[in-house]
Amino acid sequence: MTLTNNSKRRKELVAIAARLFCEQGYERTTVRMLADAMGIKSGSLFHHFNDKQEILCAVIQDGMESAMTIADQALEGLTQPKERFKALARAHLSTLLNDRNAHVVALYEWRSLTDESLSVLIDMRDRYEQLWQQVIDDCVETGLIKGDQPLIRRFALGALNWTVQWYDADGEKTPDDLAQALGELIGLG
Amino acid sequence: MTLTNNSKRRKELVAIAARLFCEQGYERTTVRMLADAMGIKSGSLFHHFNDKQEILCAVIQDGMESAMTIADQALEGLTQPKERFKALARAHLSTLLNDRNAHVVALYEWRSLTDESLSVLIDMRDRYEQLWQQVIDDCVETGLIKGDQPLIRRFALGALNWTVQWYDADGEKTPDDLAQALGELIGLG
DNA sequence: TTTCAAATCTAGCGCTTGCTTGGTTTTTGG
DNA sequence: CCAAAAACCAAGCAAGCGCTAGATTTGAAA
Repeated sequence: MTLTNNSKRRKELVAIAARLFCEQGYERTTVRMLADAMGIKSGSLFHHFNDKQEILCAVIQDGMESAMTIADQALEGLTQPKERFKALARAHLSTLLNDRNAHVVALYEWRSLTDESLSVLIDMRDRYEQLWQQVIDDCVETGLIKGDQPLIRRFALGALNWTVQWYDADGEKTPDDLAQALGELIGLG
Repeated sequence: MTLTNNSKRRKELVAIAARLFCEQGYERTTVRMLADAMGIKSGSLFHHFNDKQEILCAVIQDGMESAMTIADQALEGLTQPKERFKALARAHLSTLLNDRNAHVVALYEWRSLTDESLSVLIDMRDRYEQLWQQVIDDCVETGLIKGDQPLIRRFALGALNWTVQWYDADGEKTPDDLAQALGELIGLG
């Protein structure tokens, strides 16, 4: 196998792993559980991944890539700070709640990553946060919001990320409703 | 041993366990690591706790009790909704960042609890959230904030809980600064 | 049809895990 | 000072863990 294999089969396996890691946590999910859910024997898993930790890394990486792509698309063509903020919040909630498995894993399980995997993922996360920071900086500079800019970013992302703890997809509120509500709460009616 | 032993020794052990669980996660922390850090042999651990999971439960329980106590104290004597909100936010950040170990564990590791432990802790959490809900309801009813009330509570607690991910105790901002900043962000200057 | 790599299986190794048991030391209350 | 209780230790068991090695099957290209 190649080190960073991106075959279709591998993507499928990663999605299955994401579900199990999300449901039971990384450490409690054994390679045998993963293999069972994938319909193969545990030994065969190591044809696709060098070790268990690599599966975890792949899950988180897929989630982050998807978040980045959707955020970029959402901002395309928008110039007004207020609209950009609201679009970014909608995009964030959209990935967060659609690719929920991967994102829950990313939020909960990064401590099980090797330093090497971690540094790759931290780079991705930093790039994503920079996107947010620019949008928030614009809101502050045009006087739409007041306050310490990095702090606002952290509060906003905290409020949004926390939704995975309580959001019910079968409920009445859509992710877009939530994004709108957050905008209103911080004065971006 | 009694089932819910609350001896001083046990409290010490729970605090040590909180540190290890916070640093490495519950599943990655072995009973041997715990025993080493406590200065005893791994077998002796089971004189104080029936099983490993009970240690986790005790860690979270201690954290929640402390949060509840501090919140009650903070609200005592305050009647103005705005002041009550800000006091509650200060209290929340104060426990969150002082008893950080226990609270990080509570946020990250509840999936490793048995159903029995979980139901006890969920009751405590619900009571705590009710405290927040009342304060927020007052703010909305007196026109200080606008929006869906449970949603505001969730956004606020999300923003606050997320601080454990990035807050640096050696930095320039105090927990009180953060509480103040959150208040300003949602229009409670 | 032959070839060859990718994908899978079979079988199990070496190690760690949570936890138990039975005995010893330390602490404490009368 | 002494007995009972609490705390601890030494030794190890049974189960499960991540992972490996070598053989076998599958599937597409030549």
